[in-house]
Amino acid sequence: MNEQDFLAGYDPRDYPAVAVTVDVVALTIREGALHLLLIRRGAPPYAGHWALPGGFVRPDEDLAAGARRELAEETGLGGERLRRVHLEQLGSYGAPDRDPRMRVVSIAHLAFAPDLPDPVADTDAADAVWLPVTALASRQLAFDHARIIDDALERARSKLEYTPLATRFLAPEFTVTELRAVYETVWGHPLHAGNFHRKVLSVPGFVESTGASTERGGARGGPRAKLYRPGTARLLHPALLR
Amino acid sequence: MNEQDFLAGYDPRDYPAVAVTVDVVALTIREGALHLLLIRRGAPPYAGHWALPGGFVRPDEDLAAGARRELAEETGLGGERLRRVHLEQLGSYGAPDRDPRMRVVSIAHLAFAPDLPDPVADTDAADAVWLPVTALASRQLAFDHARIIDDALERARSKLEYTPLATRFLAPEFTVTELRAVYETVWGHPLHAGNFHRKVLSVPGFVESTGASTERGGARGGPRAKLYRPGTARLLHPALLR
DNA sequence: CTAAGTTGTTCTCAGTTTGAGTTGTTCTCA
DNA sequence: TGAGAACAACTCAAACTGAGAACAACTTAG
Repeated sequence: MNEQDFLAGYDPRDYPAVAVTVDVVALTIREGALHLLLIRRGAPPYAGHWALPGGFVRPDEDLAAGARRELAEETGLGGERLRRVHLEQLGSYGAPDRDPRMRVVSIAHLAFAPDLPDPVADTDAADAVWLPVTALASRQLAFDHARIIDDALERARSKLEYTPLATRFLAPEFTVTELRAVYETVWGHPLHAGNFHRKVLSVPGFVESTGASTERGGARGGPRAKLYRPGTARLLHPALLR
Repeated sequence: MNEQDFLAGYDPRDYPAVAVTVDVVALTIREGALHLLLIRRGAPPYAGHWALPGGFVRPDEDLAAGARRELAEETGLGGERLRRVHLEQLGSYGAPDRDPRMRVVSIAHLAFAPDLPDPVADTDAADAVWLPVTALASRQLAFDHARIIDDALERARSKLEYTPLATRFLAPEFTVTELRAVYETVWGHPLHAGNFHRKVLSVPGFVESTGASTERGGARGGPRAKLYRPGTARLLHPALLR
């Protein structure tokens, strides 16, 4: 049999039906706390439970494109602001019984976004909110989404160590103190301000100076801070220490 | 449209079929060189090309279980020796056109194994070999497997930095020199023997002494080396530097 | 059996990085 | 105007790293 014949005589439906979805753990920082985007399910199973935004991969859509589309649908984001959101694949979750209806393999993604507007509840979702991760314990999560979120948070914490992705939680220009606040929020403990400052400026390509400073000092005083933008490095050498 | 409503009262066969496969990048060290397991495809598409071992996920099989099954089928491995192989998920590859037959999403896995016997060519595979990674450039690889292998090798290199997984390439008891050889092989450059020794013994939980030594000195002389087994740490703090 | 060469392990030492704290200055708020 | 806060720079000891040397325990060649 040659390649042509093989393709012609091939029936995809002979293979076991598996649904493929993409889910997104979207993280942002609001009011000094780490938040993630959750949807409240309107229909069974798990009606009334909270779940990650996600849905079926469309037939001609790349996995990452599907995840970005889901994120756009729930946040109402588009254009340049959507493009600035960092999106990476987290991992696949495919336990045979993770969805009671059928075999569903979900490709989970992780997104880092600057502070975004409140989400848009679309027709399908009863509700959509940015929820502080500290409030997760009290929520009933659908499917294996609690596990996915755990993995996502650990991935986020570790990515801050060796990549410059912390800048993705901030506006295009930011101060070293704002950057430190991201680390403190995600890692959950304070860092030594002076040492952090020294380290950030010494790691090649982490940040570059804009030459400008903030318009005003901090809310409770202090001098104007210098402004930086993300540098060109994609990995931090040497890495920051948690 | 989101997952919830779509799945409620839904017949899987109505939806465009997506096939889910697992592929395995299995690495081992033979004769001082990093090798990976490849299959020569017997049937179209890509008949005659080399490919990663892999196949469809079975209906009631977890993703990791599927990957381990594929590995077992191609290596003929089983029982305790199979269980000792480190297997982790690498990532999912789902570009719409990556397989000419239909939409296929492949969950790629990465395996670290000690030196294993030659693979078993089963009915599906025309051939199965451990190929030195340095010989990859001259092979025609099927699908997007070249890309998957690139990602796997970079993941392997980076995992050696911050996890004790290098020990998974070795027998249950090993010398520091054997461990250093793993690093040198995977990273592709020599390391300072004295500094490596100091570092390995100082990182908590990396290795623990068995109290025993090798029966003989090295092939070309030298004292007997002390034997170690893997420690209990799952992450190396502080990490090794490449 | 001996000599020459190899290897595992420990040690030394200078240079770098880290953790912790201090200092000086600029700014906001009361 | 004074008190308090925060940015940024500096200091210093401790820890870690890279490079090399030392030395004993072993091998094989002759």
